[in-house]
Amino acid sequence: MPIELSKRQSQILSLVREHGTYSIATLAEALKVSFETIRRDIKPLVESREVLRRHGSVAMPYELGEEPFERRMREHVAAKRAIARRAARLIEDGDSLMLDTGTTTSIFARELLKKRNLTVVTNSSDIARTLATVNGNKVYMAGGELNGSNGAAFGPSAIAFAASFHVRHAIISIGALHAEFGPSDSYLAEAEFARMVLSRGENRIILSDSSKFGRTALIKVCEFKDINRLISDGIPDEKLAAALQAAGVSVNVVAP
Amino acid sequence: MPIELSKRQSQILSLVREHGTYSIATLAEALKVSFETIRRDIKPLVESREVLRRHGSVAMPYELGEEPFERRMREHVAAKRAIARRAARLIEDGDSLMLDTGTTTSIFARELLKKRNLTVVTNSSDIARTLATVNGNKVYMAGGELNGSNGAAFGPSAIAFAASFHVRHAIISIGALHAEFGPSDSYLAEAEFARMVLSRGENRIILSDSSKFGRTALIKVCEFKDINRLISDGIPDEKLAAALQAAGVSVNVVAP
DNA sequence: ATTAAAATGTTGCATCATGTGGGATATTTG
DNA sequence: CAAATATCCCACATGATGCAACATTTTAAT
Repeated sequence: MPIELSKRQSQILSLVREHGTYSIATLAEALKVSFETIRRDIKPLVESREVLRRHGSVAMPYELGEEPFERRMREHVAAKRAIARRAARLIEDGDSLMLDTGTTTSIFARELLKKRNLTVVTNSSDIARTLATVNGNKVYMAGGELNGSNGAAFGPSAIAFAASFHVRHAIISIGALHAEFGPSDSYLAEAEFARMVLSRGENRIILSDSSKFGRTALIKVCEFKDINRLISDGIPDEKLAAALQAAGVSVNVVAP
Repeated sequence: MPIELSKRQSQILSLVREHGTYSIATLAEALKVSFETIRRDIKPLVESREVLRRHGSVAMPYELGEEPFERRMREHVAAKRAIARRAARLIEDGDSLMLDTGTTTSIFARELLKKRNLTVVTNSSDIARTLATVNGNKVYMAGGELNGSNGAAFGPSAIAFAASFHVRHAIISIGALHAEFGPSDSYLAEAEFARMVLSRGENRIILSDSSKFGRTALIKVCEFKDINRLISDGIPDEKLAAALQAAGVSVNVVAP
């Protein structure tokens, strides 16, 4: 009675999980079979609602929503994915991580599907859902009232939850990055949680696509000296680079 | 329980273990016997679930990113979807619900994407992720250490979290349903949480596909009188029907 | 050495996976 | 809005695999 997945079906599933969406044509090419075979393979996956069917492609169930979070997941995808891939190189099987919510960290979580036995602390239901049931990972999620725009928990209880952990890698995304004002964000609750995340990790990493450079947002998250590393798709301008260097922050620039 | 293995069978097993998967043809060639002999050799291994059978090859169980939760999402899909659709008819825009974790409730949550402005309390990261960022819903998720096989939070803090809510619909799935023993489950933590869910709702609904009928599991979840409604894809047998009727439980049977 | 039993191989047919082509349907483009 | 194009779905063809019955070889016991 249990329905077994063929090897190819598992590959399809992990490709779609990782990328959020994938075209039938590309799948057929990648797996070296005909379109029809791919269509037949995805049929049970569609019926159990693990992937959604579109004309010419399949997507994760949330990938085609018009809600802000879903929409932002599709902006600057190439840059975010490149950043996420670079960040994943810092992570080894068995590592412990703390991740705050954000579209870049969500995409990063997809990259982490290639790792095993991770310990992950997060306030994001998307990241928790992505990593909790696979690869022998252990996931600790802060609960509470989830923010309607990103599906994450904030507030004192989430911060208290995070406070009881200590991890190897603390990784946050950020709304704005300015040479003088530092990393900042538009929402107090998010900034407060991000601050807590940074305080609980040995490696403290910011993932930021270059569209955030030179901008400021309402709430200051931390000083540059509070982080070890910045991973981005664009080269910081002179002033930002100087500020980062002065604070001892390693910078990794990736090609999108 | 250990099965007597021939020399060739252990060779097969170690080859498959090492590679994760191995084709019948290659095995036959490697061990210099006919396809038929290989098939006869693997038959007991398949029956004792040590390896999985596919068309043309054998593989290690679960060795392909196949996780229990994802796997169970595909068992009895048609029945679960039909049940979920029927249950969704009881829900109106703006309703409040509490849902425990389970493959049927996860599929039910996907049906709830058609509703708006729901208030949802759950311990499942999958359900939270599905509903949190859409349609003006408000989602409250119990946090903590997430169970690796279903991505949900259990234990005293999850129960305490649920205890502070009161909702219109309390909806659980169930591992077994028996005329005398009532609804039961195999895991204490899940049963305890389910019990709490039922105590916090006006309508108390069990979603159960008919494969659970007549079976018992280790832990009793509640009495029939503790629920209002059962939604299933199969007609309960005489004894079960009588027990349900005596307890005043409405029964909805849906066509798969 | 003889012989029964077990293991292996062979054969023929059933079943399954995949590909192909044509018509229906959806999407894009002018 | 209609033509052009892409995608989907169905039916059928084909080759690979599975299965069961029977034939042959190997093994073991006497």
